[in-house]
Amino acid sequence: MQNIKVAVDAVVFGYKAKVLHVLLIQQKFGSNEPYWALPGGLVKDDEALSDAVKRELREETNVTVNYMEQLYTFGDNLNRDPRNRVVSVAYFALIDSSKTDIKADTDADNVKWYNIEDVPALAFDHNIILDTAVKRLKAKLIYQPIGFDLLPQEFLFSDLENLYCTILGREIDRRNFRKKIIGFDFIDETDKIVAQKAGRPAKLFRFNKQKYSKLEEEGFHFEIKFA
Amino acid sequence: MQNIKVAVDAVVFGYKAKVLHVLLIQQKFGSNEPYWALPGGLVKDDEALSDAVKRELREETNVTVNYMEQLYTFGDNLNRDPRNRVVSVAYFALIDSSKTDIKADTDADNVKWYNIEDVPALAFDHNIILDTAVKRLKAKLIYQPIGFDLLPQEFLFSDLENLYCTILGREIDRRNFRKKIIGFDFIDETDKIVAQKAGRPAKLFRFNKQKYSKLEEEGFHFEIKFA
DNA sequence: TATATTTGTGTTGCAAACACACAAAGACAA
DNA sequence: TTGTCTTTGTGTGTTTGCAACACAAATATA
Repeated sequence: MQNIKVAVDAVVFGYKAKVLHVLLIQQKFGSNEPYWALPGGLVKDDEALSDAVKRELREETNVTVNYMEQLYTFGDNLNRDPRNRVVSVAYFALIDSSKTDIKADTDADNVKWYNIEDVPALAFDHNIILDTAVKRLKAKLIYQPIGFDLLPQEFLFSDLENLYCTILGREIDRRNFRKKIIGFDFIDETDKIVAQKAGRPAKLFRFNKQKYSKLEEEGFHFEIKFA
Repeated sequence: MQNIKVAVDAVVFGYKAKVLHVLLIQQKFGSNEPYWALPGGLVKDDEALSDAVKRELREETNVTVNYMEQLYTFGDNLNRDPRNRVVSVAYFALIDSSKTDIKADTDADNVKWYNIEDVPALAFDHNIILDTAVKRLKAKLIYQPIGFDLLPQEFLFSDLENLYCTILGREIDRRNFRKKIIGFDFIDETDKIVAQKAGRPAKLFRFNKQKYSKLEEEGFHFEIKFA
């Protein structure tokens, strides 16, 4: 008779003001110390894995994600949860954090966006899960158009560019970047113009998912690579 | 009290004579019909997931793999196993099938290499798992040097080329392919020469993992792309 | 000795990436 | 009003890397 529990955990990324954030919740570990942890929990007997993640996210943080995929299943470390043998199926999600406005620190449910650079020691093996997710994010960003799922529907080119720079952690030539993205032909130019703090006002753009899907069917492969 | 079982399954690929094979075993499903299935089984309480796969492979097929990684966890379909709620963590493995000589059809344990084109209806959702693995193989082949794990340590360039052609299902210019691979500088040329059925005898080559690891550390990214 | 077959090595043209420069459009201060 | 600062938007040459080629070398076989 097998006695292993199945859990799900979610790594939810948000991007705002040139900073990559991750969504964490606080839980009581044992008795005294309140560890921060990834949202997640045990799967119900009659519940699909992906439904379990969505439920936990709804219950614990009340966010709805733009993009979600399975990340990895953590079950090699037998003591990742000291109370029980727990195998955790981790998910990877992206959110437009301009839409969902979680008040940092003050939320009643103890939910918080952490700057990815300032994440503390987390419960269980959640730091490892988070690292895996960050690697996946960096990798996917260059061969799939998931960056748009971190931005508002309508965004400035400079935002997109900064997103790539901060997440990948390197400089990008603004002009070549713009040319390349425009050249893909799945970006729609709106006629809305936004004034900047300083400098020339900028047009708003949006990602056209229909156009992208069509190109993908025709064998097109997205890719951003810059030295 | 949760009542979900955790299993592992393995998709093991082999390559021989310009054909991609997958390793299947036969099991008794219910009472009468003997379905073919992927090797796998329930995880033990005190056993890491990756150890469970290796154990099952040893017990059921007696092969040792060259490469293994976690593929995906199948747990959205609640009835993938009609007897129980079972979540299966699938693994993806490659083998040099010239080394391990499993006699097709005649093996006592009912193990068989199936041509990937002739796979029958499998038990549970194993056809879906297999499809996922094939997609992963095709994708990985172009951005990681895993093709070598399907070949003998010493191989002919034509073998490598044919492997890429059959798995990716398209033509490759022999000369450009060779130049590109040689240019990577992680292939060692042996001084062994093998006579062909017809034509000029060919040199044996080998993949130098040390050289590759070093290049990778220096930021090199493997990639094979041909129109 | 000629032919078929497979291995091994160049060459050349083109398209995409890279490294740049500069004009356009506003805010702000003198 | 004018000049400066800042950010957006567009263009241009150079270099690199890929794709499409041709041909010589080394064997088996007829």
